Amino acid sequence: MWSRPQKAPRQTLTLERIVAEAVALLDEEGVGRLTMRRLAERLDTGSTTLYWHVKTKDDVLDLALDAVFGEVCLPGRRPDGAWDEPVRELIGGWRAALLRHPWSATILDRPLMGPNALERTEFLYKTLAAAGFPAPKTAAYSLSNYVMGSVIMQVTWQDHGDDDSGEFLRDRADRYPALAEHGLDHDWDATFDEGLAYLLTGMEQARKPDSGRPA
Amino acid sequence: MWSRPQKAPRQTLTLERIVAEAVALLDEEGVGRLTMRRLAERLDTGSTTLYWHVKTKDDVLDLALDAVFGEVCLPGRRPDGAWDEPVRELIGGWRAALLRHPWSATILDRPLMGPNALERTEFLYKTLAAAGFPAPKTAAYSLSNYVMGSVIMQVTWQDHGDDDSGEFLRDRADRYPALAEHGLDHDWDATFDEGLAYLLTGMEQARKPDSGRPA
DNA sequence: TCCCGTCTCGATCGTTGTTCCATAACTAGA
DNA sequence: TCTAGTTATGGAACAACGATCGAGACGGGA
Repeated sequence: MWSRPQKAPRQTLTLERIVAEAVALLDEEGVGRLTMRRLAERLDTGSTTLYWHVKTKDDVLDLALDAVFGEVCLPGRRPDGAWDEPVRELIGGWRAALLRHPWSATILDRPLMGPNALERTEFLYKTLAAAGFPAPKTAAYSLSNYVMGSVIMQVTWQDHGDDDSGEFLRDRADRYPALAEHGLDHDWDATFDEGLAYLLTGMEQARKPDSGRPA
Repeated sequence: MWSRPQKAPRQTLTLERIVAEAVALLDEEGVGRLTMRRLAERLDTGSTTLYWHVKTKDDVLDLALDAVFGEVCLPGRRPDGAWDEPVRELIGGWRAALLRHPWSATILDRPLMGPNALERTEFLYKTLAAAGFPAPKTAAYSLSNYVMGSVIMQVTWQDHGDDDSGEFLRDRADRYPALAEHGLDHDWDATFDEGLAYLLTGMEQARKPDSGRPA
């Protein structure tokens, strides 16, 4: 009666606000702390209200992940037909976006069917097909696999690895000599670039139909 | 008094039995259904008993994952010093083991510090170093990245993808023509082999110090 | 026989995703 | 201005989860 809810109810919570706040929450506290209640609290609303805009919590994660893909800007088309430069650009931006939101690497085990992810994949297919690859899908998969794997690896080690696993390996240098010798510290960017160079070199060799046998 | 617990209490639940049952449970019902209570039930014990042998649930997952790596058999050393054959063998076995237990691909975002995983990584380092790679760590990372990425990708699409995402893409053929053209069905093994061939080709080229500049 | 380290488990706590249902706010038509 | 109906909100509650606590049961050595 007299003690009515004084909070203005109609600020029309939108999907965009939910996703943006979810990304912010994930950035700040990690994937383990993303809770419907916490997310609702940050949006200054009830937790059950979210379920009007979203079916499950997985929907929130799907949307947040696709928002990350949306940060990757598509390279412009080259007039000279060079394929490796735009591919490098896309792949690099892809990696950078995922690393900017480390939580995203840990939820990559779900179908990437959001509009942003599809648009980037479409661009990759198109570019590779135009470059004359006999099987652009295969080439695209190799590249995606490599990006996803390297990002997951890097995030994993950056998150949980550094503190004690170094001496853990040093203590077992007799059992794992090669591992202990090369250590754990790592120039992630350089390693990524070099591996990508391996891949692109091999791909280029398989591309040209005039270079003898294609693989 | 007279209605005493008739269950024989001392069967000495071991860590090995817990891990084996966890792997079986994960194989049969997936990672989402792995619960301390369910696991205990299958072991015919109380859920809290598990916490005597294991500190947290994450420990169970770590142990189960390392058990999967234990299924990968290490290739024997070649006398002829060929590096790509044993590497192919290890990488292929690695992939096969992960695919045999699809849940393992979804929990790869944790440090692989179990003895089985370390032993395989050690072998990879050693083989690549012996083959004359200037940076065996970089080469090993490229390979691991590729395996992990491709397994995650395959498991993802095999698990959730197939049913309705095909027509989903076909309905949006105007927006994603290249994607729709190449479809979703996929020869995973062939794609994996080809991408691995790309990588190995590029690596071989970077290996030989006598082939001009090394990258 | 007693005792102590090893091992088991019922009761319970706090938190999670999600559903139900009552209800308030907005919109449009009369 | 009244009213019907859609849109949106949130309190209460549920089942299930990971984990802790403490009380015990066992078994071997003294």
